Amino acid sequence: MTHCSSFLDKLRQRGYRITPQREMIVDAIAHSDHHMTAEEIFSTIHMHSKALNLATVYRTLDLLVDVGLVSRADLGNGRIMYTSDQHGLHLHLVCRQCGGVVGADSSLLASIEEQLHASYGFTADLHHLCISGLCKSCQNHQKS
Amino acid sequence: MTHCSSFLDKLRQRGYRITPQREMIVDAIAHSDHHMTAEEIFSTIHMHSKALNLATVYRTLDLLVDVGLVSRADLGNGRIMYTSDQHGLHLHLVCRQCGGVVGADSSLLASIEEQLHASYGFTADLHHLCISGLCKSCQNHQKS
DNA sequence: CTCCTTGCAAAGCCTTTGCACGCTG
DNA sequence: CAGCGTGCAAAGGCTTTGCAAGGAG
Repeated sequence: MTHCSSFLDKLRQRGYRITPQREMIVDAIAHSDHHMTAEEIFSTIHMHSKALNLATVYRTLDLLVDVGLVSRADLGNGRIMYTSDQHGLHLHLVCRQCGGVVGADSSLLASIEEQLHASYGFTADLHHLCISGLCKSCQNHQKS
Repeated sequence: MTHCSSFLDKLRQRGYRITPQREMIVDAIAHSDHHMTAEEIFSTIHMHSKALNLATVYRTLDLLVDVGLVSRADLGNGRIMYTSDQHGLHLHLVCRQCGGVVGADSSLLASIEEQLHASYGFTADLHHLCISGLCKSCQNHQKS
């Protein structure tokens, strides 16, 4: 059920070489259902294999983004996260206080996408839209 | 017509001191109708006054954001931009290719804001939502 | 066998911070 | 006159890059 193999195939098709490092990185991303930072991907893999360098993670991630297999989402605060692009639209609610990230129903986005295209000719990349704000629990804490 | 004076009043009210540097920075932001990076604010001011340091711009910007006069928008790519918060909701379309920023009608956002609050108890901070994608002209160029 | 990839370490970039001096209120 | 705010320079965090060695095709 993993998209790993299709990921690797796509890389091969484009003429990229399949190395153990790339396999591990693709594996880590494809099997994760949530966003991960480069650092997280690195340490996840590093737990069971030392044959990997952070710089390689960054390079591979750039490559995967270029090829269109992975999308990069900047949550602000310099936190850059990556996810497999196979999940369709995602809406992420990022709490400006606790930093937490909540996934939200992305159906809201469909209409926006259309309207932006119609009105501005702008093709929005809504695979991983991030909206900042205050999450439920942080609001409650503030009421004190 | 400038909000400069009201900005400065608000700072005074909160017990902050009004220095020439703060005046210049407030002035620069209040008179600009678009987003600016700290660097841009700095160099704009630096053209006619050398009495300003980048670190001070950052500190003042932080202060203005805290007080709620200015909002910070992270466009991704590490580009952090600031604007006077007196303009209501803003929607910014950031082109991932040319880096251009187009302002868009923010009426689209109202419904989203409500729905997020209703469904997730999440109070979205939509003063400066940034959506990344491909702008009209970059799409045309790609068709080649 | 070629040359794409990797690891390592250093460099870069933007932002933040420590400290002593200066200026606001 | 007290203490906040500034400039300067150094530190910080994350990401990128140069280079030689190594592995994929």
